[in-house]
Formats: sequence, structure tokens, C-alpha cells
Amino acid sequence: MKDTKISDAELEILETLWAAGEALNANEIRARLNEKKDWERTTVLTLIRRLLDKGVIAQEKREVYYYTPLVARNDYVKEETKSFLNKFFKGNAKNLAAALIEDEDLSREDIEELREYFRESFR
Amino acid sequence: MKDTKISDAELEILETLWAAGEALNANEIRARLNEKKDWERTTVLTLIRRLLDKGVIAQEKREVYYYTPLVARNDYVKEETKSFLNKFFKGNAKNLAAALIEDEDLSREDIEELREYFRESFR
DNA sequence: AAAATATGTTTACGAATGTAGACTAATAAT
DNA sequence: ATTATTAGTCTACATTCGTAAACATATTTT
Repeated sequence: MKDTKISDAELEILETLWAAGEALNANEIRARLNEKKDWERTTVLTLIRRLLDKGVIAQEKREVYYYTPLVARNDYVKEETKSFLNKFFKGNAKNLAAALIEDEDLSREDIEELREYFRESFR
Repeated sequence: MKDTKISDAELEILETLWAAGEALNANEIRARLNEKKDWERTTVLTLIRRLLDKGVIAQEKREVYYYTPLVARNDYVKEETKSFLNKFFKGNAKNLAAALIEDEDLSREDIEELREYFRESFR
């Protein structure tokens, strides 16, 4: 699960499973996805297959196959964050923070909140 | 320059130009890239072409073509950061911060620095 | 039993990517 | 003038991705 590349479409499936917190079958996944992505049944199945091939989810046979993530969202996101940091900020979190603050799309409150967060998080 | 997707390989070229701070020709780009990527001459040329097609760099004809970025790194990175934030943190910077802090790869000092940074950055 | 439905696998197909060879035009060296 | 070198464009080709239709199989309806 180290260097497995997960595509955007595949990630939608994974996010659905993570959000569910329990094994889902293809139809359930499709249903929950429906608000966001209106994919054909077979599209969902293809993505599931690819995730299986990549070894990032597992299947369990009941009346129908049920799928569960083999990676915790937390871990995955942490990895992605690290890559992102390296890609654009030489791995330096402070530079990222700078970019966040510079971003005029962050409201005053957002920043205030961030500050607060850091203050607490490490006394 | 809004929704232009720049691939990883293309980004290497761009980074080189950004770092240079002045127009470079293909050979110069290749030379500076050499430490990281040992690409064939034509590979570099292909990537340059793709960036031209995407309208993210411009060329200027002297004895030989010289290339300049049409996007500021800052702006580009800001955009990417925003997407990243949306993709994994529902656009919520605080959640990102949480992930950063959770990351045991950040040293105490890193975090301290971050805190400091936020403290100053917004009095 | 025949027909319809549901579930899964295989095959497909165009766009993007990483990587570069073939080919061409221009310039320089012999 | 002939040959070699350079700079650029065009073509190529395997892989991944997004998206799904075709096809096979099992199950349910009629």
C-alpha cells in the first residue's frame, strides 16, 4: 500500500467506503455515489475491480460481494499530504502554512481558527 | 490558466524555468534538469511543446528558442493547494493542519515553528 | 421451461502521460 | 560541395484513466 497510485475516480469509491464505515456491495456504493457521480453500474464495477487489483480494498462473498478498504483514510491522507508537501513546498510545512495564509480565500476566522488550533495542539 | 492540468514531467520543466528566473532555451533547461532527470533531448522538447500547447509557457525566438513561464509559481501553487485542500480536507485548512501535526515526521521544532508562524502572521 | 432481471467479468476505446526515435531544416566543419 | 552537427517537429508506443458496452452466469418471474 506504499506506492499505490489511486486515481480520482477510484478515490470516489474509496471515500464512499470510508464514509460508510462498513462493508458495502456494488449497488450500495453506486447508490451513495449517486449524488455526486452518476456512473453506470459497470463503471462502478470497473473501478472496484481496479481497486481490488491494486490491493487497496478486499471483497467478501455473501449473497453478493461486499467490499472493505484495506487502508485507513487517515494513513492514506497522511501519505498524500506528505507527497504534496514535498512536491510544492520542499517538504516544509511552514511554507505550506504561508501559502494557506496568503490565500485570500481563507477568511479571517479560518486563520484565527488555525492559529487557535496550533496554540492548543502544542502547549 | 485556470483549469490547465500540468503533468508531473511537465512540472519539472516549469520548476526549472521558475527557478531560473529568466528565459532559458531547451539545452539550458536540459542541463539544469540533468541532476534530477536524465532525459533525452527530444523528451525535453516534447514536454516543452506540450507546455506551449497548454499555453503555460511562451517562446521567444533568438538564435534559438527561449522559454518563459506565463504563470507565476505562487499562483500555481496556490491553486494546487486549494484543490488539495478540497480533495482531502473538505476545503478546511484546519483539518490539514491537524494532519500536519499528527504526522510524526514533523519534528517538535517544525511544529513549534508553525505555531510561531501563525502567531506572528496574524496578530 | 422461457423470459426477464441481476451480478460480475472481459473487452473497448479515446485522451493523457512518460519516454523517445525518425525525420527535416539549418548551420558549421572539412 | 559534402558531411557532420544542431535544433525542432512529428510520429510512436506502452501504460493509466474515465467511461462503459458486450457478454456470461445465476436467479427470479411469468
